[in-house]
Amino acid sequence: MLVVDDDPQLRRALRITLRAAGFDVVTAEDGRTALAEAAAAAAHPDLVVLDLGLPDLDGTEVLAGLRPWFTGPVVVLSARGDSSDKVGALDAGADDYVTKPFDMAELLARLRAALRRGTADPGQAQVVTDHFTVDLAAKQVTVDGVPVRLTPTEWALLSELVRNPGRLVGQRELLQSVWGPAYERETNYLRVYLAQLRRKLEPDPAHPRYLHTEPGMGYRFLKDPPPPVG
Amino acid sequence: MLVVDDDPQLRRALRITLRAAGFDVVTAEDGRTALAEAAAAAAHPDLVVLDLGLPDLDGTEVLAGLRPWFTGPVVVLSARGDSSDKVGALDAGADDYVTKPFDMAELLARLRAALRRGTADPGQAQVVTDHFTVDLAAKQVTVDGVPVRLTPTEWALLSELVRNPGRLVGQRELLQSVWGPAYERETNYLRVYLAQLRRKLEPDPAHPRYLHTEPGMGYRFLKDPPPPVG
DNA sequence: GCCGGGCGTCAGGATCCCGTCAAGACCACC
DNA sequence: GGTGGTCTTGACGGGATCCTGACGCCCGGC
Repeated sequence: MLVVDDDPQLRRALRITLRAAGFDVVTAEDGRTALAEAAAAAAHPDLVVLDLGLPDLDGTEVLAGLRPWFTGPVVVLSARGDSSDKVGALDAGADDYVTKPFDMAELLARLRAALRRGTADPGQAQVVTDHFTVDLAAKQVTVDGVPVRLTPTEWALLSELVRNPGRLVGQRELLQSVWGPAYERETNYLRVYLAQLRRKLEPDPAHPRYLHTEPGMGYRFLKDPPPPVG
Repeated sequence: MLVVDDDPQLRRALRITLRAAGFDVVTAEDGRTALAEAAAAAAHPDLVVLDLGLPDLDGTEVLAGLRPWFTGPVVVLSARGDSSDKVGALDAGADDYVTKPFDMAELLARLRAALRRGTADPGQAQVVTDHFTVDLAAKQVTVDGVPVRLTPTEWALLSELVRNPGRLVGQRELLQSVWGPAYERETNYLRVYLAQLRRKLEPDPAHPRYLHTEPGMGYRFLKDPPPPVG
């Protein structure tokens, strides 16, 4: 179980209470580390408790970053009790919405209920473009409906990019998460594997539409690229 | 969708709003008719909205009467906001708990969230392919109608794969659920038993159609594989 | 015009991984 | 004590995958 909240005191209280209730708890204090923690293969939480008021990212952004691939329940905490906030979070993929201050016994009951119901339907965990589809839960890529085989390295690289649609992912960031911290300088690995991914996914690998290079910086995945220039 | 409430005015308001939102609505005004309506084969609601304050039965009794067989989500309405009431209802099998008075937009969002998670489809206990059938409840496998004997280990492995059709199941995941966490590195177990399963199930074990290997990652069961080449 | 950095491409060889087979260990039952 | 079935373990060959270095291209700076 991953608990995301910026208030150290509440984080501590939640950690203690949830551990006492028999849950395995990992915490994060901002949106970036939350997404990193959730994606860490070792942790792979079964449930996420997410505070909406985070210092770096809006809570709904974290939710959006989580939902493409995370199929477990997400319970949102928030100090804001407006109906529109609740509707927004629930429709963005949250499974429950609890306003602060909350009763701990109630939160525990809601977590039990969320876990009991099990995982979200797997169909949602897809990133779809006009030309190919990446199913992050099933680890499957289809181009024009035809399944395409990716090697482990290709998959690790692609999923890292696809989980951040539109965002520039630095080369160091990519190298670190795919090959490990010791390979931060091997930028040629990226060149080789990006080329392979483009060969397998892009309609015209020589003129990539979805997997863009930002020279000197990194790479960027675009879900809805502008149409090719003629 | 079945709406249970004794207040005619609220019942009417809910019926109108929910119908406008595209739901199929049936109503009941007390616990007995609610249980009867829910059980009526024709209706068989996908979701139940249940008021706890009913004239004849306690709401929790209705919940208890529903839960043994009803697998869809139950959203509880109640005028009582005590934490203990909420905990009791949630632990009795409710999926969400909304206190009156409530905001209609919020209720709708919560209903959508409850429905989105899918009706926890208890997984059709039968997985059928063109060539063999796996009965998860009866622990029985038939190939072309002929029963096939599987060893306990083979069965554990197969059921783990078959429960996730189309999804890539990691080797660590498989090893952990079949042999236990201490065996996460014994990938040769998988090789041996996958070979045995293929010998017993695949029409051509040398060219598997249903039990696919994803090198370096895991295995994938395909329910509807493309026809064999040549 | 020259130069260097960054990128895409290609191909070859080392390495890892998988399928296969078979022999031994273990267990339950007879 | 014997027997059959099941599970482990090791070894081997073939193939896929990964790493690596070399080359040419583009572009901006000098």
